[in-house]
Amino acid sequence: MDEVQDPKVKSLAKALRILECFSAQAPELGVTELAEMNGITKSNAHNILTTFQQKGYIEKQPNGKYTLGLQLLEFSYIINQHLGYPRAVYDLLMDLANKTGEIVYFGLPHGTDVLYLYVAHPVARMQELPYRDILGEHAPLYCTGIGKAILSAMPEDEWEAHITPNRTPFTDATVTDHDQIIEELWRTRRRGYSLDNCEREYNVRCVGAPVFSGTGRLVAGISTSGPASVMTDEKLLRCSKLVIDTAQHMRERIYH
Amino acid sequence: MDEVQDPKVKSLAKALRILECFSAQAPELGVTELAEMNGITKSNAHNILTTFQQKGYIEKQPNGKYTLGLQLLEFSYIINQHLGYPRAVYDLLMDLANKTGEIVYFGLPHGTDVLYLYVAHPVARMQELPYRDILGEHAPLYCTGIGKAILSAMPEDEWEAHITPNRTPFTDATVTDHDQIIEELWRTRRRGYSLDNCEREYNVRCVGAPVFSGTGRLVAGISTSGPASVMTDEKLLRCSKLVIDTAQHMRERIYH
DNA sequence: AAACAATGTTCGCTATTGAGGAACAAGAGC
DNA sequence: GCTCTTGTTCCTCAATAGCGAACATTGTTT
Repeated sequence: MDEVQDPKVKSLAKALRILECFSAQAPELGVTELAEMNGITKSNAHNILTTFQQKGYIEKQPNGKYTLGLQLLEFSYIINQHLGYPRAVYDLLMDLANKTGEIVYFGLPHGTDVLYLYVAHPVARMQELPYRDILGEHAPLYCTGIGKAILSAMPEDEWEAHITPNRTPFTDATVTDHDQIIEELWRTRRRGYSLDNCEREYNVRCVGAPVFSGTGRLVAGISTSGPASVMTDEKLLRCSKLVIDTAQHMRERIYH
Repeated sequence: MDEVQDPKVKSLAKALRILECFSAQAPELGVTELAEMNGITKSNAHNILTTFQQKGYIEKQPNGKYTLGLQLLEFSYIINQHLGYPRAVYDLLMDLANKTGEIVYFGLPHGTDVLYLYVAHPVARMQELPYRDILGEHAPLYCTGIGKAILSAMPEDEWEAHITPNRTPFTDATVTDHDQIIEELWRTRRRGYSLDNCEREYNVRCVGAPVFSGTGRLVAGISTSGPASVMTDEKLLRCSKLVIDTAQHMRERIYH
């Protein structure tokens, strides 16, 4: 099994554990709270927080609570720049959104999750559909359109390592049975595109395809998704062609 | 002067200094390189890197170099969610972009910089100038449309602390003289909107306005910018009204 | 193909320093 | 005004961060 080996620099690991306590659900935390969450003393927590604060990674709010600092955004900027995908793919995502008339996602594999990077909405709906910034949003690979597309393109001996071990269903259509997941991946590979039949979100169906670089390396996945009423089997098939086409185009733009 | 007081947790501060070595210009670094940059031993650097790697904040590339890890995107996601601005402002930014026909930015004050969060493009140009996520991009307050708008809305005794001390001009129109900057801020405050006459980028002029919350707290700035040939004095004046109007609308949506 | 150079990785020892505890300060609530 | 909770400071000692040197690995040169 996965041996949890202890970190080389324990104080750093501990400090990072403190940063990780902040979440979308709990974005503001106090010293005592953080100390208890991590089983350390208040003074220790306070020292760590102060250090983070000096560096801008943590900010103290007027109400005395601590929050993540804006300095952290610097990293996502650098990562985004380095990935270099925005320039390479955005117009293709836009085109795909407009051709299919549905929302289009672009995401990377990250452990057992797909990490969404970009989303494109069809121009026609720009007004009504609320814009969402999803940089950093993520979902399991095994039950999403993008995720299954990415998995299907991996060597099959890597599947195990990328399938979430403890699978709790999101909807009553979520397939959590290991063998059924594997079977679906084989089907997906043969098919050339993936399907998500309301497995992640109620009433949302989608089609996905893997994205390769010019050198043939698997780099990402894309998908088109929409409400089940609109995404009929017939439309899914039509979309699958467009999605695969787009993925193919991206291959010519992504080199390394 | 600003006493550089030493951090409470030195090992953490050192580790963060290593993270900060990664930049858009140098996104891939080796152990030796990092050790030299920080004046520490290779083994030390290696220990720190390994710890970050275990946590996903640093990744080792196939070529042996290290890069920032995707895990860091998690933070920008949480921050973005917590700020809660996307929902509050996106459609207003879109509207402004469409009414002015130019690119619209939304940014926050952060030390001596403006930290850009969102950008909106007029629909008419969607094809050529796609929506870009610029979360993390930044520029000095003193020479940008948003920046000068934000500064002008601060109490004047805070100006000094938010004006970049070492100002190197970006274009030959950049105003770096301290007194001239202050004077312009007074003018901006009287005027109610800010102007950037190709100070940050050649051939780019823009109009900006501060954004307040419902409680009257200064929270952000917005601006409209375009090529100098298009952004005539007359158009700038027309845009200024729309920009101020939008800022006013935002005030009704941002509570805290 | 062999020798070399440069870089990445491991390991044990010791001085540095991280973190516990207690005491103090500052608000919030009654 | 008093009490309870939470944030902050200080001192001390055991833990551990980080140095040095040796080892492994990669790529480069002749």
